[in-house]
Amino acid sequence: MRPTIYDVAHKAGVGIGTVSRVLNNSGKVSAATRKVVNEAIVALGYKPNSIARQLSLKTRIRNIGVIMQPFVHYQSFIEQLRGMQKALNDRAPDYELVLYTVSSLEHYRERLGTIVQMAMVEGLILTLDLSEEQLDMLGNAKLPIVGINHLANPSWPSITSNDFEGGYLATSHLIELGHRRIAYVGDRFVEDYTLNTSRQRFLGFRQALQDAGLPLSDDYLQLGTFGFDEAKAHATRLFTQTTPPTAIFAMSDIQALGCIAAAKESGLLVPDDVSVIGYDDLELSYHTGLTTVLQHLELAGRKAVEYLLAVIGGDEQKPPRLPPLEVIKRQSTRALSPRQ
Amino acid sequence: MRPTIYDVAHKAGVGIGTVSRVLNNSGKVSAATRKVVNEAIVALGYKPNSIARQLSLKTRIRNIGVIMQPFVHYQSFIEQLRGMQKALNDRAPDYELVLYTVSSLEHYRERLGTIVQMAMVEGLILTLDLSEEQLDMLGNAKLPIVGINHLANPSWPSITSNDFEGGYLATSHLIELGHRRIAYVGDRFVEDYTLNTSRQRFLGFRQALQDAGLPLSDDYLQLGTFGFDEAKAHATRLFTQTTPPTAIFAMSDIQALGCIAAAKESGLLVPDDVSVIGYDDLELSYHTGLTTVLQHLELAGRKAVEYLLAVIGGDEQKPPRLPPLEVIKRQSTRALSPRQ
DNA sequence: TTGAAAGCGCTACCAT
DNA sequence: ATGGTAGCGCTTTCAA
Repeated sequence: MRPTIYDVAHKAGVGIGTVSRVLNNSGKVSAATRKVVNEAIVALGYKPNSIARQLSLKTRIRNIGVIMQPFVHYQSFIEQLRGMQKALNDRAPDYELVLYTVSSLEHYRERLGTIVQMAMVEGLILTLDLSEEQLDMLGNAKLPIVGINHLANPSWPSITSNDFEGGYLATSHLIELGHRRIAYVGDRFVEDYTLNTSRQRFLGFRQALQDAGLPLSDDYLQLGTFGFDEAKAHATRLFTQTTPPTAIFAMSDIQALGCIAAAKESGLLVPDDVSVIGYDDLELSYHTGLTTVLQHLELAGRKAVEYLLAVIGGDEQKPPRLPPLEVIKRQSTRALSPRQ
Repeated sequence: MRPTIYDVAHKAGVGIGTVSRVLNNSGKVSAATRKVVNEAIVALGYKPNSIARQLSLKTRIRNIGVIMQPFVHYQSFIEQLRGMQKALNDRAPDYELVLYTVSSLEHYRERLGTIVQMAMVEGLILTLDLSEEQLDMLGNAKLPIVGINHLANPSWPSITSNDFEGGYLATSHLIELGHRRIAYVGDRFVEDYTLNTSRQRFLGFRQALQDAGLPLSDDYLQLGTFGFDEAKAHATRLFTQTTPPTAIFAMSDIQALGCIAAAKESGLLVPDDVSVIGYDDLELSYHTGLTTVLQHLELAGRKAVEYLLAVIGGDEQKPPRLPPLEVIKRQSTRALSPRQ
């Protein structure tokens, strides 16, 4: 059992009021008693219980929670997080941002349960999918939530981005440049707590090809796990085919950079020999001149917070919409040349 | 005043125990009373007070706080944060990571005060400098802390990196490649809560030049505010000099990328016409083939958490040391060629 | 099934 | 200057 203020008071032979006073440097305490109390504190290894203190002081800490995958590989989450922070700083600096990261679906379930039950936060931002059951639980708890980039359940307020449209846009850009042999590099489609974005972007890709009357070759479809290195390997595989693609749509900027690195290693010039378009418009894409689809990641984070604050404040409203997606044309794509 | 459980009980004409039971779905409650209570809850807009609940349940939330600059521009903090998260997930998944960002020195002081007074966290990781006064306060509160990358006060446990040495190493790398006209692009030296890293790296740079008997031209010293664009402008200025440098040491990877972008725009090839070395070894530096100084950012975050957990656990120990800095040679530097 | 009451650890006020 | 005590809002016995 952790020592309480009573233990300290008893050991020091004083009242708890006095202990409280030395702890908070409030009121008058004689040097002698202060010394005795401090010694008792040290001897017992006493640490004040912040919960009790807060209850007594009636100072609620105002937390907003964010549950996300460990952002080991997901630079895009960082951009969202940045937006959340900025919004919180601007709009409600008395709120704190608590970061919960989950490593598995099971972990997610369990975590969400405790967070809600303990009422650890006043609102929650989720970047992962939820089951019906979980949504019910949140509904019961009346905990304001907002999802980011989810299409899953329409009854769940969410800042969404249309990945299908994004995929369509990116692909159309390549088609407009005259490309006919276009490959797709992305995440394997999985049915778990991860994002469903890859499939949607791929579907947009497929639709664009179809609308342009272009074939979709299986050889041009490279699906794997997320990451620079994996994408690089995929692209290398593409480039060694007898009829390599002249353009690649990578489902994320990181993967696009992997493709570009692969091109370089294969002796191919970007965009002269091969065009590459990414998706996200990370800060680093600006730095590297990558053509990509701007999906307003930071803004999504910002709007998520703003919406959540509104709901917490009792203002029931519809979640805000994001501006339309757009292709940011930089130096990694260009018109198909005769030599291609 | 927020409604309490008493208000709900009164309005519903029941006891507070019953209200608690319907809130937690515990014990037996008849459907009828449950309904009445729920209606009262809705009518009053009642939300349970999590603090009181936690006190009653004796469930301490275990928080570790991180105070950092808003990481708008500082990709390097992300890498540290990533390390912290991983370590926490591995070592103490019951702890949560709370992110405090501060926008000014004053904001920092104030924030630190509340965090400590409210005992909102069990330990604190700081990436900013502290005054003597603040250190005293923390000492009084017996709040375990650990700094990252600080040289300021030796009595304060800290995971440090030797920026002077790093600057020396980076510069030596360029000198070894045969470069003689070497420029420095970095942050202006400021006396505030920001990191003192730029000055240290610069001093290492200067020492390396001196040891090699090389002159340090004022024209080759470009100091500004942090950022890609600013660095790009600086580098452009360097390239338009009558005797431009053949190599640049940028104090961060982001700034190095800015220099490379400037070179490209000036029609210069990297590394053929100009070598650029950065500092940090961000993930994106791997992606872009940037030669840089590896300073183990993620590991620093990891070690900070591990150390903090040890101290919280009552294990008084010295803060761990980081492995030595090293130059990661990639594709942005090469030996001085005759045409240069 | 329900109400009353004790207690969680602390702060702050009121006596002394 | 100090001790005693009344809350803070909730959960959880214990009776009824």
